[in-house]
Amino acid sequence: MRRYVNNLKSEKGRYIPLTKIFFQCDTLTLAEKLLGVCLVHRLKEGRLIGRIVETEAYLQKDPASHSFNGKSNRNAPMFGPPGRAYIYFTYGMHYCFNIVGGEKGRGEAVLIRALEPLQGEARMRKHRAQSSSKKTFQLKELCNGPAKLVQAMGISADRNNTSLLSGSLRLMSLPRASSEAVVRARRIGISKGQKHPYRFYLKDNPFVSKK
DNA sequence: CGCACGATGCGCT
DNA sequence: GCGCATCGTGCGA
Repeated sequence: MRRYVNNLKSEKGRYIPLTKIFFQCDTLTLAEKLLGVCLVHRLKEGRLIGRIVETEAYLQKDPASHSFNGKSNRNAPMFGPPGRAYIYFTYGMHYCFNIVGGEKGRGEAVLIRALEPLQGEARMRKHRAQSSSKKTFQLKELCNGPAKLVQAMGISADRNNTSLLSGSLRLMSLPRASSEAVVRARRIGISKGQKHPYRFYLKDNPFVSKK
């Protein structure tokens, strides 16, 4: 089982599972480091792979963060160890996927805002059609938003608070092309903490949700 | 292309 | 009640 995943290759090189070491940094650094990392979901029908191209950090003392008012039932995963998923329900119909960062107890996470589909495009389309009023999708529309990528990747709410370092939904690194510059900008869709430049994306990547 | 708005359920004051 | 780390549609430029 483990060998099967570790031997996963792409035209860009061999995938390497992330370990705890990767998360021993501050959450802003983590948000930037996650660019180019791949999210791999192994399903019985096949494997879905998306490369992270856009992230946002949510920190301590950050009024835009769910953790701003302390620990609660909903945000508890943010206060757990880094490398786990924090998945929350919003706007009465959408789920968003985060990766917990920082030291345990800080209450920080990185929102994954967009993926570049690398593998399993047909099934991603199927998943999106099942979860949306829309039924046909351009490649660019599959994962260019936080709730869209959750649909496309088939991530369900019961993954909340589970590790992304092992198991069927996990993070795998891939060498990033050095030509890809990182852009740092303001976060999207928030009313508080708007001035902080806590959003990161790969410059000129067509799968980013917004310029 | 941009902007406005409705859908829809839950956490929190 | 209010607001929400969103999405899709519809309209106008």
